[in-house]
Amino acid sequence: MGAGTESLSAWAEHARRTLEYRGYRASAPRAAVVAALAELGCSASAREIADRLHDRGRSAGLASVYRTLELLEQLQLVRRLDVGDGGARYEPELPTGEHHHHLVCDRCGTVSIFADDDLERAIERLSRRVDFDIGAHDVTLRGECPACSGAR
Amino acid sequence: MGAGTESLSAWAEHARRTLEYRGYRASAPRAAVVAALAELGCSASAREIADRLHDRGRSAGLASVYRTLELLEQLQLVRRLDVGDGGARYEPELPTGEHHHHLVCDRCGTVSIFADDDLERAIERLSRRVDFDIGAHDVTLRGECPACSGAR
DNA sequence: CTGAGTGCAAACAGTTTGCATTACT
DNA sequence: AGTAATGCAAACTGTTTGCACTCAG
Repeated sequence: MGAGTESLSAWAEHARRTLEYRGYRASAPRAAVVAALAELGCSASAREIADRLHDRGRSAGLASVYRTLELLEQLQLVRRLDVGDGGARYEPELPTGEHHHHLVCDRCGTVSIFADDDLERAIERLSRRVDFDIGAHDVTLRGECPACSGAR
Repeated sequence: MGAGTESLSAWAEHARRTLEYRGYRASAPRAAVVAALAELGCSASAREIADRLHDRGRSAGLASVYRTLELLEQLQLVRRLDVGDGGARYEPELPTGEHHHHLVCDRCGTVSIFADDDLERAIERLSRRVDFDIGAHDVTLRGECPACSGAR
């Protein structure tokens, strides 16, 4: 149940506005990274973003991609996640707070997503109980995707 | 709530036996890495393990540490986890299946642990519902640890 | 016009790999 | 003796940083 295309373009708009409001300049590379994130949707790596930009002729240096991602993360506009392949992935953080978690196939590395209210409630209850000021959570389930477990 | 020292030395014994049973040679570096993991307990990085070995005079090359960790992971004797600092951490995987999850302080990077049956149940229910053959799961909660939120 | 932001290339950190050597079994 | 496993150093990957240049405000 991924966020639809509409929420992603709304996110892009929200991101642009936030950057402007916070006084950051509207540079071409920055805009391009935001656009690429919205297009790629869930979970893109820095390289994937840079490649996508290159394909579109809106090329930006890898360093600027990283710098933009870092900035967006500070502004809570993207969420960084680590699926265990050595390399971070980034995804738009919707202003609604709506989010999902990840299923990673240990065999082929595919990342898919899921959302579960029951789980969210358990985490929320837990967050209140724990002596720690929880701001976010990640849940990763690992195993074999249907394709891989079928293929053996 | 961590696994006690007894379960860790039981784990070390279990690991040694499993390696032998599977036909792997009982080399000094391997034994040293297993011992270091049991001593360090929850969540050690490759470098921490190598340093600890060096301190104890049971020095092993970094490459061997990595090779041993990879082997132990394949044999499901350790679990690799990624807390988002660029660098994997490893922890003994107890044969009882008993496990915990992690709280990461976004400010100081400290990793602490927690366990919660309610959460485990939610994940188990979810695992059955999803079209994916789940073998493991990780939950990471992020926020500010008591020390850091006190210090502001 | 001025400095925030860029691009490139060099620097880095963590991890992996090739190969000659060592040491379990 | 035979070969699994080691140690070292070089190779690689993903990410960060220094610096001169550019362009948005």
